[in-house]
Amino acid sequence: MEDVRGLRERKKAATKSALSQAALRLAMEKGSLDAVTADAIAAEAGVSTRTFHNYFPSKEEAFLYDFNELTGLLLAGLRERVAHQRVWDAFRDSCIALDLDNRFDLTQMQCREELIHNSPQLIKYQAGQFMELFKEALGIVADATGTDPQDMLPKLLLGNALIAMKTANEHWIANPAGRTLAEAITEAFALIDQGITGPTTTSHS
Amino acid sequence: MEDVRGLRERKKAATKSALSQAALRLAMEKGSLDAVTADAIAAEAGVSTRTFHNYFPSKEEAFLYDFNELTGLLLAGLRERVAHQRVWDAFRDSCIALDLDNRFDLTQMQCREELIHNSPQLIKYQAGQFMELFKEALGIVADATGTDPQDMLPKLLLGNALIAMKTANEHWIANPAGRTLAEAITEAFALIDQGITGPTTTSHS
DNA sequence: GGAAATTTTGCACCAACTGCAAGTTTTCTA
DNA sequence: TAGAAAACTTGCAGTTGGTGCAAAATTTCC
Repeated sequence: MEDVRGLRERKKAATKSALSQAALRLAMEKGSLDAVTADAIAAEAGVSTRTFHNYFPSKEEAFLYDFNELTGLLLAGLRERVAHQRVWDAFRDSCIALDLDNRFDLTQMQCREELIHNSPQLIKYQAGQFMELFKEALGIVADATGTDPQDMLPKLLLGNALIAMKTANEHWIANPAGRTLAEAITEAFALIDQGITGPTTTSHS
Repeated sequence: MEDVRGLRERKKAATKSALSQAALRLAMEKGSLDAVTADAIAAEAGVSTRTFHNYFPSKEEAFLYDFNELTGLLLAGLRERVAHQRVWDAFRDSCIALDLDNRFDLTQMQCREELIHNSPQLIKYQAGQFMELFKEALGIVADATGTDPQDMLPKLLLGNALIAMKTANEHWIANPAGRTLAEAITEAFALIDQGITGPTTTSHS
C-alpha cells in the first residue's frame, strides 16, 4: 500500500514540511524569526544547512511555506469558479472554500500573525507573496473574461478582493468570537460590495 | 545666505541623496539592482561601504528612498485633508497633490517601474513600504474620524484607496498618452466609487 | 544485483550587514 | 579664534545568508 509517488517523493515532501515546521517552532520559541538562524532550522529538522537551502531560498520562505501552498489552492478555486460566477463572487467563495479556520489551530494562527507583524522581513516576504498571488489571479481573470490584464478595472477588482480577504482574515484572527471566518469574509466582501467609499466621513460637529 | 540648517545637515542630505541616485544609476546600467553590490553604490557616491550602511540598511532601501519620501508627503496631505473631507476624497486628493508626473521624468519613472518589477527583492521591499504607509494612514484616519483602527471598515476603505493609487500610477506610467496622471487617479477612484464589484462578469455565450 | 538518476552534504566563496574603536570634520563656546 | 565637545566617517573583525560545485549517499529502475 505504498503511496502512488515513490519513497523519494514522500521523503522530499516530509523534509520540506519538517523544515517549515521547524522554522515555525523555533520562531515561536525565540519570539521572532529574526532571532533564528538557518543553521538552527536545519539542525532542528535534522538535515544539513546546505540541504535547507536546497528546499528554501531563505528562512522566511520556509516560515511562509504553507501560506504559499494555500495561495495555490485559492488560485485553483478561482480558476474553477470564474467560469460560471462573477469574478468578485468567485474570489470570495474561493477564500471561504479554503476553510482556513478548520485547517489550522486558532492559537497557532494568532501566533503566526504576531510573528509576521513583528518581523519587518516577514512582512516584506508575505507582501511579496501577495503580489505574486495578485499577478496570477489577474492572469486567470484575463483568460476567463477576455479582459486585458493591463486595464485598470480588473486590477482594481482583484486588488479590492485581496484587501477584503486579508482584512477579513486579520480581523477574524484577532477577534474570532461570535462568528465563523466564512462570515467575516462574507461581511468584508459585502461591505465593499455596497460601496465602501462613502460612509466613513469626518465627524464635523 | 546659508541654509537654515548647518553644513553638517546639508552634507548628510547630500550624501543620502547621492547614494540613492547612485543606486538608481547603477541599477539602470546593469539592468537590475540585484546585479549591483553595496560596494559599487558606495564607490559611485564616493563614500565607504560602511558609510553607505550608515545611511541605508540595504541597497533596496537606497533605491526606494525618494519613493519613501513621497509617502511622507502623502501622509502629511492626508492628515491635513482628512479634517474637512471624506477619507476617500482626502486620500485621492492627496495622491493627486503629490504631482508625481511633474516631479519626475517620465522615462525615469518607467525605468524604475521596470527595475522594480524585475527584482523580487525590490518588489518585496516596495510592498513592505506600502504596508507601512497603510498602517500610518490607518492611524491618521482613526485619529480624525474616531473609528477604531481594528475595525474592518477603515481598513477596507484605505486598502481600496491604496489599490486605486497604485493601479492608477502603474497604468499611467505604462500608458501616459492622452491624459494626465491626475486624470488617471481620478478615474481609478471613480471606478471604485461607482461599485467595482459588479461589472466584470464572465462572458457566458 | 547493479547501473543510472537523484539527493545530501561539505567546502569554498561572495555579498550583506553590524558593532566597535580610532580618526576626521563640524559645531559650539568662551 | 582656539580648542573642547559632538557628530560623522571609516576600517576591521565577525556573523549570517546564500550559491556553485563535486564527492558521497540514497533511491529507483531494469
